[in-house]
Amino acid sequence: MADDINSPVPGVTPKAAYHHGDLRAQLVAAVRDLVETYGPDGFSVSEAARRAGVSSAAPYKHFRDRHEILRGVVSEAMDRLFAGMEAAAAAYPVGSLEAMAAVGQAYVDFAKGEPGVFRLVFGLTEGHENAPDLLAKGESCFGVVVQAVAACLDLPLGDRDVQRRAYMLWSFVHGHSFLHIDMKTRVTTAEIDDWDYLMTISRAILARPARP
Amino acid sequence: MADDINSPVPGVTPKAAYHHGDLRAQLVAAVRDLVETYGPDGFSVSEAARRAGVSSAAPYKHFRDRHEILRGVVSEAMDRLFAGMEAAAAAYPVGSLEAMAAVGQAYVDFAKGEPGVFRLVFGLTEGHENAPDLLAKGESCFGVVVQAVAACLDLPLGDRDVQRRAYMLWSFVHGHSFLHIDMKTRVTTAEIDDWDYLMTISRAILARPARP
DNA sequence: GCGCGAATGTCAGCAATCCTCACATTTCAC
DNA sequence: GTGAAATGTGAGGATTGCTGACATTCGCGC
Repeated sequence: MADDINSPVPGVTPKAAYHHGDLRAQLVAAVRDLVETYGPDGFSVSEAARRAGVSSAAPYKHFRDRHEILRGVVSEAMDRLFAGMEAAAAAYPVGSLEAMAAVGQAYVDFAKGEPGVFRLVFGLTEGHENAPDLLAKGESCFGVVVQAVAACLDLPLGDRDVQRRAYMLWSFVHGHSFLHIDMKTRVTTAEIDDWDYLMTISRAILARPARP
Repeated sequence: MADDINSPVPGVTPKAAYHHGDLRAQLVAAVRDLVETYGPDGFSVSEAARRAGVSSAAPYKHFRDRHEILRGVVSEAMDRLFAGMEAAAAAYPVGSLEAMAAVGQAYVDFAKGEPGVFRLVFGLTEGHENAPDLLAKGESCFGVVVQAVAACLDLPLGDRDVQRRAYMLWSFVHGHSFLHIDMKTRVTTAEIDDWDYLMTISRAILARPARP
Protein backbone atom coordinates (compact mmCIF):
# COMPACT_ATOMS: atom_id res chain seq x y z
CA MET A 1 0.00 0.00 0.00
CA ALA A 2 1.64 3.21 1.11
CA ASP A 3 5.06 3.55 -0.39
CA ASP A 4 4.77 7.23 0.18
CA ILE A 5 8.03 7.66 1.96
CA ASN A 6 10.20 10.15 0.18
CA SER A 7 13.35 9.05 1.90
CA PRO A 8 16.67 8.72 0.08
CA VAL A 9 17.14 5.32 1.68
CA PRO A 10 17.85 2.96 -1.20
CA GLY A 11 16.26 -0.41 -1.44
CA VAL A 12 13.23 0.29 0.67
CA THR A 13 11.27 2.53 -1.62
CA PRO A 14 12.90 2.31 -5.02
CA LYS A 15 10.26 4.50 -6.59
CA ALA A 16 8.43 7.66 -5.92
CA ALA A 17 11.38 9.92 -5.33
CA TYR A 18 13.05 10.65 -8.64
CA HIS A 19 12.63 13.90 -10.41
CA HIS A 20 9.70 15.57 -8.87
CA GLY A 21 10.03 14.23 -5.39
CA ASP A 22 7.09 12.05 -4.75
CA LEU A 23 4.70 12.72 -7.53
CA ARG A 24 2.62 9.64 -7.07
CA ALA A 25 1.58 10.44 -3.52
CA GLN A 26 1.16 14.08 -4.36
CA LEU A 27 -1.20 13.22 -7.19
CA VAL A 28 -3.26 11.01 -4.97
CA ALA A 29 -3.47 13.78 -2.40
CA ALA A 30 -4.48 16.29 -5.04
CA VAL A 31 -7.15 13.99 -6.40
CA ARG A 32 -8.45 13.36 -2.91
CA ASP A 33 -8.85 17.08 -2.39
CA LEU A 34 -10.51 17.51 -5.74
CA VAL A 35 -12.93 14.67 -5.13
CA GLU A 36 -13.74 16.04 -1.72
CA THR A 37 -14.32 19.53 -3.07
CA TYR A 38 -16.04 18.93 -6.37
CA GLY A 39 -17.41 15.42 -6.02
CA PRO A 40 -16.30 12.15 -7.56
CA ASP A 41 -16.96 13.31 -11.09
CA GLY A 42 -15.65 16.81 -10.68
CA PHE A 43 -12.13 15.56 -10.85
CA SER A 44 -9.75 15.64 -13.78
CA VAL A 45 -6.29 14.27 -14.30
CA SER A 46 -5.25 17.56 -15.84
CA GLU A 47 -6.27 19.55 -12.80
CA ALA A 48 -4.51 17.14 -10.49
CA ALA A 49 -1.34 17.43 -12.58
CA ARG A 50 -1.69 21.20 -12.57
CA ARG A 51 -1.89 21.22 -8.79
CA ALA A 52 1.14 19.00 -8.52
CA GLY A 53 3.02 21.33 -10.83
CA VAL A 54 3.70 18.86 -13.62
CA SER A 55 2.58 18.48 -17.18
CA SER A 56 -0.69 16.81 -17.96
CA ALA A 57 1.08 13.75 -19.30
CA ALA A 58 3.18 13.09 -16.23
CA PRO A 59 0.47 11.27 -14.25
CA TYR A 60 0.38 8.55 -16.87
CA LYS A 61 3.89 7.52 -15.89
CA HIS A 62 2.49 6.49 -12.52
CA PHE A 63 -1.05 5.43 -13.30
CA ARG A 64 -2.43 3.58 -16.26
CA ASP A 65 -5.51 5.76 -16.48
CA ARG A 66 -7.74 8.01 -14.43
CA HIS A 67 -9.45 5.09 -12.75
CA GLU A 68 -6.20 3.88 -11.32
CA ILE A 69 -5.62 7.21 -9.63
CA LEU A 70 -9.04 7.00 -8.10
CA ARG A 71 -8.25 3.53 -6.93
CA GLY A 72 -5.20 4.96 -5.21
CA VAL A 73 -7.37 7.46 -3.40
CA VAL A 74 -9.81 4.74 -2.40
CA SER A 75 -7.05 2.51 -1.14
CA GLU A 76 -5.60 5.21 1.03
CA ALA A 77 -9.01 6.19 2.31
CA MET A 78 -9.88 2.63 3.26
CA ASP A 79 -6.71 2.40 5.28
CA ARG A 80 -7.83 5.40 7.26
CA LEU A 81 -11.34 4.05 7.64
CA PHE A 82 -10.02 0.76 8.92
CA ALA A 83 -7.71 2.48 11.38
CA GLY A 84 -10.55 4.64 12.64
CA MET A 85 -12.84 1.67 13.17
CA GLU A 86 -10.21 -0.29 15.03
CA ALA A 87 -9.32 2.64 17.23
CA ALA A 88 -12.98 3.20 18.02
CA ALA A 89 -13.46 -0.41 19.02
CA ALA A 90 -10.36 -0.33 21.18
CA ALA A 91 -11.65 2.65 23.10
CA TYR A 92 -14.29 0.55 24.84
CA PRO A 93 -14.21 -2.74 26.75
CA VAL A 94 -14.17 -5.83 24.58
CA GLY A 95 -17.64 -7.23 24.26
CA SER A 96 -19.40 -4.06 25.32
CA LEU A 97 -22.35 -2.63 23.48
CA GLU A 98 -20.46 0.64 23.34
CA ALA A 99 -17.63 -0.95 21.39
CA MET A 100 -20.12 -2.14 18.81
CA ALA A 101 -21.73 1.25 18.51
CA ALA A 102 -18.36 2.96 18.39
CA VAL A 103 -17.32 0.98 15.34
CA GLY A 104 -20.43 2.20 13.61
CA GLN A 105 -19.82 5.71 14.84
CA ALA A 106 -16.34 5.70 13.30
CA TYR A 107 -17.88 4.68 10.02
CA VAL A 108 -20.44 7.45 10.16
CA ASP A 109 -17.83 9.96 11.21
CA PHE A 110 -15.72 9.08 8.23
CA ALA A 111 -18.65 9.54 5.91
CA LYS A 112 -19.53 12.88 7.45
CA GLY A 113 -15.94 14.03 7.58
CA GLU A 114 -15.12 13.39 3.95
CA PRO A 115 -18.36 12.70 2.15
CA GLY A 116 -16.83 13.04 -1.29
CA VAL A 117 -14.20 10.42 -0.63
CA PHE A 118 -16.73 8.21 1.11
CA ARG A 119 -18.96 8.32 -1.91
CA LEU A 120 -16.00 7.46 -4.07
CA VAL A 121 -15.03 4.53 -1.89
CA PHE A 122 -18.45 2.96 -1.86
CA GLY A 123 -20.10 4.35 -4.93
CA LEU A 124 -17.51 2.94 -7.25
CA THR A 125 -18.24 3.08 -10.88
CA GLU A 126 -15.90 0.89 -12.87
CA GLY A 127 -12.71 -1.03 -12.70
CA HIS A 128 -12.90 -1.45 -8.96
CA GLU A 129 -14.59 -4.80 -8.83
CA ASN A 130 -11.48 -6.45 -10.16
CA ALA A 131 -9.21 -4.92 -7.56
CA PRO A 132 -8.53 -7.64 -5.04
CA ASP A 133 -6.64 -5.36 -2.70
CA LEU A 134 -9.65 -3.09 -2.32
CA LEU A 135 -11.89 -6.07 -1.77
CA ALA A 136 -9.52 -7.26 0.92
CA LYS A 137 -9.53 -3.91 2.65
CA GLY A 138 -13.30 -3.90 2.61
CA GLU A 139 -13.31 -7.32 4.20
CA SER A 140 -10.88 -6.06 6.83
CA CYS A 141 -13.27 -3.28 7.75
CA PHE A 142 -16.10 -5.75 7.91
CA GLY A 143 -13.89 -7.89 10.11
CA VAL A 144 -13.80 -5.16 12.72
CA VAL A 145 -17.57 -5.19 12.85
CA VAL A 146 -17.66 -8.95 13.04
CA GLN A 147 -15.19 -8.91 15.89
CA ALA A 148 -17.23 -6.43 17.88
CA VAL A 149 -20.44 -8.36 17.36
CA ALA A 150 -18.83 -11.70 18.14
CA ALA A 151 -17.45 -10.31 21.38
CA CYS A 152 -20.87 -9.04 22.38
CA LEU A 153 -22.50 -12.37 21.72
CA ASP A 154 -19.58 -14.35 23.04
CA LEU A 155 -19.50 -16.47 19.95
CA PRO A 156 -16.70 -17.39 17.52
CA LEU A 157 -15.96 -15.09 14.61
CA GLY A 158 -17.02 -17.57 11.99
CA ASP A 159 -20.42 -18.17 13.52
CA ARG A 160 -23.16 -17.75 11.00
CA ASP A 161 -25.30 -15.74 13.32
CA VAL A 162 -22.43 -13.42 14.11
CA GLN A 163 -21.79 -12.82 10.44
CA ARG A 164 -25.44 -12.16 9.87
CA ARG A 165 -25.79 -9.65 12.66
CA ALA A 166 -22.55 -7.95 11.75
CA TYR A 167 -23.85 -7.52 8.27
CA MET A 168 -27.02 -6.05 9.72
CA LEU A 169 -25.02 -3.46 11.57
CA TRP A 170 -23.03 -2.68 8.51
CA SER A 171 -26.01 -2.19 6.24
CA PHE A 172 -27.56 0.01 8.87
CA VAL A 173 -24.55 2.20 9.28
CA HIS A 174 -23.86 2.25 5.58
CA GLY A 175 -27.37 3.32 4.75
CA HIS A 176 -27.46 5.92 7.46
CA SER A 177 -24.18 7.40 6.24
CA PHE A 178 -25.35 7.64 2.67
CA LEU A 179 -28.74 9.02 3.51
CA HIS A 180 -27.08 11.64 5.64
CA ILE A 181 -24.48 12.87 3.20
CA ASP A 182 -26.91 12.75 0.32
CA MET A 183 -29.27 14.86 2.34
CA LYS A 184 -32.25 12.73 1.54
CA THR A 185 -34.88 13.21 4.18
CA ARG A 186 -32.87 16.06 5.55
CA VAL A 187 -35.44 16.84 8.17
CA THR A 188 -35.35 13.39 9.62
CA THR A 189 -31.63 12.87 9.64
CA ALA A 190 -30.80 16.30 10.91
CA GLU A 191 -32.40 15.68 14.23
CA ILE A 192 -30.82 12.33 14.82
CA ASP A 193 -28.18 11.95 17.46
CA ASP A 194 -25.78 9.45 15.99
CA TRP A 195 -24.57 7.88 19.18
CA ASP A 196 -28.01 7.37 20.60
CA TYR A 197 -29.15 6.02 17.27
CA LEU A 198 -26.27 3.60 17.00
CA MET A 199 -26.75 2.32 20.53
CA THR A 200 -30.38 1.66 19.78
CA ILE A 201 -29.48 -0.11 16.58
CA SER A 202 -26.85 -2.21 18.28
CA ARG A 203 -29.30 -3.28 20.94
CA ALA A 204 -31.89 -4.17 18.36
CA ILE A 205 -29.41 -6.23 16.41
CA LEU A 206 -28.19 -8.13 19.42
CA ALA A 207 -31.68 -8.90 20.63
CA ARG A 208 -32.78 -12.30 19.51
CA PRO A 209 -36.11 -11.88 17.79
CA ALA A 210 -38.58 -14.70 17.85
CA ARG A 211 -37.85 -16.78 14.80
CA PRO A 212 -40.99 -18.07 13.12
CA MET B 1 -46.22 5.66 -22.97
CA ALA B 2 -47.23 9.22 -23.30
CA ASP B 3 -45.92 10.09 -19.92
CA ASP B 4 -46.28 13.63 -18.82
CA ILE B 5 -42.61 13.94 -18.12
CA ASN B 6 -42.32 16.38 -15.32
CA SER B 7 -40.51 19.41 -16.55
CA PRO B 8 -38.60 21.76 -14.28
CA VAL B 9 -38.92 24.25 -17.11
CA PRO B 10 -42.40 25.71 -17.15
CA GLY B 11 -44.14 26.05 -20.44
CA VAL B 12 -42.47 23.18 -22.21
CA THR B 13 -44.44 20.29 -20.81
CA PRO B 14 -47.37 19.88 -23.20
CA LYS B 15 -45.16 19.86 -26.29
CA ALA B 16 -42.19 17.62 -26.91
CA ALA B 17 -43.58 16.22 -30.15
CA TYR B 18 -42.66 18.63 -32.89
CA HIS B 19 -40.13 17.65 -35.46
CA HIS B 20 -38.58 14.53 -34.18
CA GLY B 21 -41.59 13.08 -32.48
CA ASP B 22 -40.93 12.98 -28.80
CA LEU B 23 -37.29 13.74 -28.48
CA ARG B 24 -37.32 14.73 -24.86
CA ALA B 25 -38.71 11.44 -23.62
CA GLN B 26 -36.57 9.52 -26.04
CA LEU B 27 -33.46 11.22 -24.74
CA VAL B 28 -34.36 10.42 -21.19
CA ALA B 29 -34.90 6.79 -22.15
CA ALA B 30 -31.60 6.66 -23.98
CA VAL B 31 -29.77 8.16 -21.04
CA ARG B 32 -31.43 5.71 -18.70
CA ASP B 33 -30.18 2.84 -20.80
CA LEU B 34 -26.71 4.32 -21.00
CA VAL B 35 -26.54 4.87 -17.28
CA GLU B 36 -27.75 1.36 -16.66
CA THR B 37 -25.24 -0.13 -19.06
CA TYR B 38 -22.14 1.94 -18.50
CA GLY B 39 -22.71 3.45 -15.09
CA PRO B 40 -23.61 6.98 -14.04
CA ASP B 41 -20.42 8.45 -15.45
CA GLY B 42 -20.31 6.39 -18.59
CA PHE B 43 -22.97 8.51 -20.13
CA SER B 44 -22.58 11.33 -22.62
CA VAL B 45 -25.02 13.70 -24.20
CA SER B 46 -23.50 13.01 -27.57
CA GLU B 47 -24.12 9.30 -27.32
CA ALA B 48 -27.67 9.85 -26.18
CA ALA B 49 -28.27 12.16 -29.12
CA ARG B 50 -26.70 9.61 -31.42
CA ARG B 51 -29.05 6.93 -30.18
CA ALA B 52 -32.01 9.21 -30.61
CA GLY B 53 -30.88 9.92 -34.16
CA VAL B 54 -30.38 13.64 -33.77
CA SER B 55 -27.41 15.95 -33.83
CA SER B 56 -25.33 16.44 -30.73
CA ALA B 57 -26.71 19.92 -30.25
CA ALA B 58 -30.37 18.97 -30.31
CA PRO B 59 -30.59 17.88 -26.68
CA TYR B 60 -29.76 21.38 -25.57
CA LYS B 61 -33.05 22.56 -26.94
CA HIS B 62 -34.75 20.46 -24.31
CA PHE B 63 -32.31 20.47 -21.42
CA ARG B 64 -30.13 23.23 -20.10
CA ASP B 65 -27.16 20.95 -19.56
CA ARG B 66 -26.26 17.33 -18.99
CA HIS B 67 -27.26 17.45 -15.35
CA GLU B 68 -30.79 18.35 -16.27
CA ILE B 69 -31.07 15.24 -18.42
CA LEU B 70 -29.89 13.15 -15.52
CA ARG B 71 -32.42 14.82 -13.32
CA GLY B 72 -35.06 13.78 -15.78
CA VAL B 73 -33.93 10.18 -15.51
CA VAL B 74 -33.88 10.38 -11.73
CA SER B 75 -37.34 11.87 -11.62
CA GLU B 76 -38.79 9.17 -13.79
CA ALA B 77 -37.02 6.48 -11.82
CA MET B 78 -38.29 7.78 -8.51
CA ASP B 79 -41.80 7.63 -9.81
CA ARG B 80 -41.32 3.97 -10.57
CA LEU B 81 -39.71 3.34 -7.21
CA PHE B 82 -42.59 4.99 -5.44
CA ALA B 83 -45.13 3.01 -7.41
CA GLY B 84 -43.32 -0.21 -6.66
CA MET B 85 -43.20 0.48 -2.95
CA GLU B 86 -46.85 1.36 -2.77
CA ALA B 87 -47.87 -1.70 -4.73
CA ALA B 88 -45.77 -3.89 -2.47
CA ALA B 89 -47.37 -2.46 0.64
CA ALA B 90 -50.84 -2.92 -0.82
CA ALA B 91 -50.20 -6.59 -1.48
CA TYR B 92 -50.34 -7.40 2.24
CA PRO B 93 -52.79 -6.60 5.01
CA VAL B 94 -52.47 -3.15 6.47
CA GLY B 95 -50.45 -3.25 9.64
CA SER B 96 -48.87 -6.61 8.93
CA LEU B 97 -45.20 -7.28 9.34
CA GLU B 98 -45.21 -8.59 5.80
CA ALA B 99 -46.36 -5.24 4.44
CA MET B 100 -43.44 -3.58 6.14
CA ALA B 101 -40.95 -6.08 4.78
CA ALA B 102 -42.52 -5.89 1.34
CA VAL B 103 -41.88 -2.17 1.13
CA GLY B 104 -38.24 -2.83 1.84
CA GLN B 105 -38.24 -5.67 -0.63
CA ALA B 106 -39.54 -3.39 -3.37
CA TYR B 107 -36.71 -1.01 -2.62
CA VAL B 108 -34.12 -3.76 -2.80
CA ASP B 109 -35.68 -5.15 -5.96
CA PHE B 110 -35.42 -1.79 -7.62
CA ALA B 111 -31.78 -1.50 -6.68
CA LYS B 112 -31.05 -4.97 -7.96
CA GLY B 113 -33.13 -4.53 -11.07
CA GLU B 114 -31.50 -1.34 -12.25
CA PRO B 115 -28.40 -0.79 -10.17
CA GLY B 116 -27.02 1.91 -12.43
CA VAL B 117 -30.14 4.02 -12.17
CA PHE B 118 -30.39 3.33 -8.47
CA ARG B 119 -26.88 4.58 -7.96
CA LEU B 120 -27.73 7.64 -9.97
CA VAL B 121 -30.85 8.33 -7.94
CA PHE B 122 -29.14 8.10 -4.60
CA GLY B 123 -25.54 8.78 -5.38
CA LEU B 124 -26.25 12.18 -6.77
CA THR B 125 -23.35 14.35 -7.56
CA GLU B 126 -24.37 17.90 -8.21
CA GLY B 127 -27.29 20.11 -8.94
CA HIS B 128 -29.73 17.72 -7.35
CA GLU B 129 -29.84 19.18 -3.89
CA ASN B 130 -31.61 22.21 -5.23
CA ALA B 131 -34.31 20.27 -6.99
CA PRO B 132 -37.38 20.49 -4.78
CA ASP B 133 -39.37 18.07 -6.89
CA LEU B 134 -36.80 15.32 -6.38
CA LEU B 135 -36.71 16.03 -2.68
CA ALA B 136 -40.48 15.76 -2.61
CA LYS B 137 -40.43 12.44 -4.38
CA GLY B 138 -37.87 11.15 -1.92
CA GLU B 139 -40.13 12.20 0.91
CA SER B 140 -43.02 10.44 -0.76
CA CYS B 141 -41.08 7.20 -0.84
CA PHE B 142 -40.17 7.65 2.78
CA GLY B 143 -43.83 8.26 3.46
CA VAL B 144 -44.67 4.77 2.29
CA VAL B 145 -42.24 3.36 4.82
CA VAL B 146 -43.65 5.58 7.54
CA GLN B 147 -47.14 4.46 6.73
CA ALA B 148 -46.24 0.79 6.94
CA VAL B 149 -44.44 1.23 10.24
CA ALA B 150 -47.19 3.36 11.71
CA ALA B 151 -49.76 0.74 10.80
CA CYS B 152 -47.69 -1.96 12.47
CA LEU B 153 -47.36 0.01 15.67
CA ASP B 154 -50.87 1.38 15.49
CA LEU B 155 -49.61 4.89 15.99
CA PRO B 156 -50.20 8.14 14.09
CA LEU B 157 -47.97 8.95 11.14
CA GLY B 158 -46.39 11.95 12.78
CA ASP B 159 -45.37 10.08 15.90
CA ARG B 160 -41.74 10.60 16.66
CA ASP B 161 -41.13 6.96 17.36
CA VAL B 162 -42.75 5.96 14.10
CA GLN B 163 -40.54 8.35 12.19
CA ARG B 164 -37.51 7.03 13.97
CA ARG B 165 -38.24 3.39 13.30
CA ALA B 166 -39.20 4.10 9.71
CA TYR B 167 -35.89 5.78 9.24
CA MET B 168 -34.22 2.73 10.74
CA LEU B 169 -35.85 0.51 8.19
CA TRP B 170 -34.87 2.85 5.43
CA SER B 171 -31.23 3.06 6.39
CA PHE B 172 -31.14 -0.68 6.65
CA VAL B 173 -32.66 -1.29 3.29
CA HIS B 174 -30.67 1.48 1.68
CA GLY B 175 -27.41 0.15 3.03
CA HIS B 176 -28.21 -3.40 2.08
CA SER B 177 -29.08 -2.34 -1.43
CA PHE B 178 -25.87 -0.43 -1.90
CA LEU B 179 -23.69 -3.08 -0.37
CA HIS B 180 -25.26 -5.61 -2.65
CA ILE B 181 -24.94 -3.78 -5.93
CA ASP B 182 -21.47 -2.56 -5.10
CA MET B 183 -20.51 -6.13 -4.39
CA LYS B 184 -18.73 -5.25 -1.22
CA THR B 185 -18.51 -8.31 0.98
CA ARG B 186 -19.79 -10.36 -1.89
CA VAL B 187 -19.53 -13.56 0.03
CA THR B 188 -21.79 -12.34 2.78
CA THR B 189 -24.43 -10.71 0.68
CA ALA B 190 -24.59 -13.46 -1.89
CA GLU B 191 -25.96 -15.96 0.56
CA ILE B 192 -28.59 -13.68 2.00
CA ASP B 193 -32.21 -14.37 1.30
CA ASP B 194 -33.72 -10.94 1.03
CA TRP B 195 -37.17 -11.72 2.27
CA ASP B 196 -36.00 -13.60 5.31
CA TYR B 197 -33.54 -10.84 5.99
CA LEU B 198 -36.15 -8.13 5.71
CA MET B 199 -38.59 -9.93 7.94
CA THR B 200 -35.93 -10.28 10.58
CA ILE B 201 -35.01 -6.64 10.28
CA SER B 202 -38.61 -5.55 10.49
CA ARG B 203 -39.14 -7.58 13.61
CA ALA B 204 -36.03 -6.16 15.21
CA ILE B 205 -37.11 -2.63 14.39
CA LEU B 206 -40.58 -3.08 15.79
CA ALA B 207 -39.34 -4.68 18.98
CA ARG B 208 -39.09 -2.16 21.72
CA PRO B 209 -35.60 -2.42 23.14
CA ALA B 210 -35.02 -1.59 26.76
CA ARG B 211 -34.19 2.07 26.83
CA PRO B 212 -31.47 2.89 29.33
C1' DG C 1 -55.02 29.74 -47.25
C1' DC C 2 -51.11 32.68 -45.25
C1' DG C 3 -47.71 34.69 -42.71
C1' DC C 4 -45.35 35.22 -38.46
C1' DG C 5 -43.28 33.96 -34.25
C1' DA C 6 -41.84 30.35 -31.52
C1' DA C 7 -40.30 25.82 -31.16
C1' DT C 8 -37.10 22.54 -32.86
C1' DG C 9 -33.41 20.96 -35.49
C1' DT C 10 -28.47 21.24 -38.00
C1' DC C 11 -23.73 22.70 -38.60
C1' DA C 12 -19.45 24.73 -37.24
C1' DG C 13 -16.54 25.64 -33.68
C1' DC C 14 -14.23 26.63 -29.04
C1' DA C 15 -12.29 24.97 -24.90
C1' DA C 16 -11.34 21.14 -22.01
C1' DT C 17 -10.46 16.49 -21.28
C1' DC C 18 -8.15 11.72 -21.68
C1' DC C 19 -4.65 9.42 -23.34
C1' DT C 20 -0.61 8.27 -26.67
C1' DC C 21 3.54 9.16 -28.98
C1' DA C 22 8.25 10.71 -29.67
C1' DC C 23 11.70 12.64 -27.24
C1' DA C 24 14.61 14.79 -23.24
C1' DT C 25 16.50 14.19 -18.75
C1' DT C 26 17.64 12.10 -14.41
C1' DT C 27 18.73 8.18 -11.46
C1' DC C 28 20.18 3.47 -10.43
C1' DA C 29 22.83 -0.72 -10.98
C1' DC C 30 27.07 -2.46 -12.50
C1' DG D 1 31.62 5.98 -16.44
C1' DT D 2 27.87 3.56 -19.12
C1' DG D 3 23.61 1.61 -20.31
C1' DA D 4 18.99 0.78 -19.01
C1' DA D 5 15.15 2.08 -16.72
C1' DA D 6 12.50 5.52 -14.64
C1' DT D 7 10.51 9.97 -14.93
C1' DG D 8 9.54 14.16 -17.06
C1' DT D 9 7.95 17.42 -21.38
C1' DG D 10 5.42 18.92 -25.47
C1' DA D 11 2.50 18.00 -29.37
C1' DG D 12 -1.49 16.04 -30.98
C1' DG D 13 -5.75 13.02 -32.02
C1' DA D 14 -10.24 11.78 -30.49
C1' DT D 15 -14.25 12.80 -27.75
C1' DT D 16 -17.03 15.68 -25.17
C1' DG D 17 -19.94 19.82 -23.28
C1' DC D 18 -21.84 23.62 -24.70
C1' DT D 19 -22.61 27.97 -27.64
C1' DG D 20 -23.45 30.57 -31.36
C1' DA D 21 -25.61 31.44 -36.27
C1' DC D 22 -28.63 29.58 -39.32
C1' DA D 23 -32.50 26.51 -41.41
C1' DT D 24 -36.83 24.28 -40.94
C1' DT D 25 -41.36 23.16 -39.19
C1' DC D 26 -45.36 23.76 -36.26
C1' DG D 27 -49.29 26.39 -34.23
C1' DC D 28 -52.20 30.07 -34.51
C1' DG D 29 -54.47 34.50 -35.64
C1' DC D 30 -56.06 36.64 -39.82
